[in-house]
Amino acid sequence: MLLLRYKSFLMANPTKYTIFKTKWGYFGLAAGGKGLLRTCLSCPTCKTAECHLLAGLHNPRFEKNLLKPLQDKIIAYFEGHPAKFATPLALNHLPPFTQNVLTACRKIPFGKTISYSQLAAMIGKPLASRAVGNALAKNPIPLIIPCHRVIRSDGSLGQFSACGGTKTKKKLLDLERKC
DNA sequence: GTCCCGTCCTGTC
DNA sequence: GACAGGACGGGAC
Repeated sequence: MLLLRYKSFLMANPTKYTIFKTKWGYFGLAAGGKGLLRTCLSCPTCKTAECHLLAGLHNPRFEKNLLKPLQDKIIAYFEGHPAKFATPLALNHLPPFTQNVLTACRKIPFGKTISYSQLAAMIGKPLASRAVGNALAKNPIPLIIPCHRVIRSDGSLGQFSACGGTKTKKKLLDLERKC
């Protein structure tokens, strides 16, 4: 069902993408008609980033200067400069609960962390921490939606589904704390 | 520190 | 519609 919704969304919104180099490796951005669709975080090679980014996308077209201001912000971010990513996102293909979770997650300030239960409370479902974790696991736009700022209530990191796993999550948090 | 159960959403059949 | 699984929380031991 969800896959069908996602496929029809992609068919209706032909995508453009770009891969660029940052201090942490190659970063990929894919955008559809209504905004940013997907990101791929600090991959070791350009090819890996491309594979992760383009899986399942309909007829993607490479565009070197796609969302250039955002590219510059991301490069600066990995060099240790605080950044706020205000780019419009295309989340319509996701279930409403997931959209709520990801939208609330965007409000977490740079360098701050909150727990899964606090994020659950922000969307009015204080007991849905586990469901919040599920929603974050489906985050197609890591970094821009800062799901790395959501940790467990006992202070441990929890999981991270983007490229690099919990190591990347820890590195991102360390980077933001140093800024 | 570990176990267990409650909670709640999603995906699959 | 039912059921199982999951990036969790919190109490009991």
